[in-house]
Amino acid sequence: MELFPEKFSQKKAKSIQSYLARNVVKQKDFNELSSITGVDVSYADDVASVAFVTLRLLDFVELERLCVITKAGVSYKPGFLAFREGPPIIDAYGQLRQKPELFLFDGHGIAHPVRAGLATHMGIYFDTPAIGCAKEIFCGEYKPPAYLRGSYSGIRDEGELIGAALRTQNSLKPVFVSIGHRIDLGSAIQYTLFTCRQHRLPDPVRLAHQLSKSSLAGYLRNQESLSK
DNA sequence: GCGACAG
DNA sequence: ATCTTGTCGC
Repeated sequence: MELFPEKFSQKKAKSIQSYLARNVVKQKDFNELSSITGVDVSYADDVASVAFVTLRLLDFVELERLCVITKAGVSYKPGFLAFREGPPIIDAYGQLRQKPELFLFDGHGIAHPVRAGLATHMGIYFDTPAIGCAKEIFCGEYKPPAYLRGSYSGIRDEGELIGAALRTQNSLKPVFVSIGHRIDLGSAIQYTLFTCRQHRLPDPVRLAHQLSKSSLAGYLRNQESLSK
């Protein structure tokens, strides 16, 4: 099955997502890992800046950081984020020296209307364990978790448990964690909380975000200086 | 038709 | 996501 068609159409996208939802693995199928990789993408119109930051477990030593400037060929549509971010991420993935053991994506996994968000899409594409960690809820309802770091409450949609609102720092707005692929919700919550050392967002994702933004800014500065 | 809508 | 300064609260 072609997970990223050349030409985007809502019809094809929906059929791909139903396939993903039918094939996502909701159980952890690995033991100890030596690293975790955060992914983030920044944009300036059709220019996409994709960053990966891999941290060693359990000591957080940075093993690799990579940022690739490429082109985004698909515009964003709610519910179809992966069709915009996926192709640039795949381009950049090819330049990684070390292939990720566990991905942490800035977006939802199965906490998605048809249970096939970015983390699930990419996790299945790369056949690699993945966690979805979003800053905003996209669908479903949840009770605000207690204000203590580590508290969480389930996100339910149509009677189904699809993720958790996790308080990663005392009193701060929770993040929304869900299974991406090949992991269970409890483990996804544990990895997310473990990597949120001093901030609301997990270090791998936060660092990837900084890297993608700064690299894009540098790229744009260089572009305008060339046209002068 | 209306409003909502990950990043 | 992105356009954007100072400011309030933990």
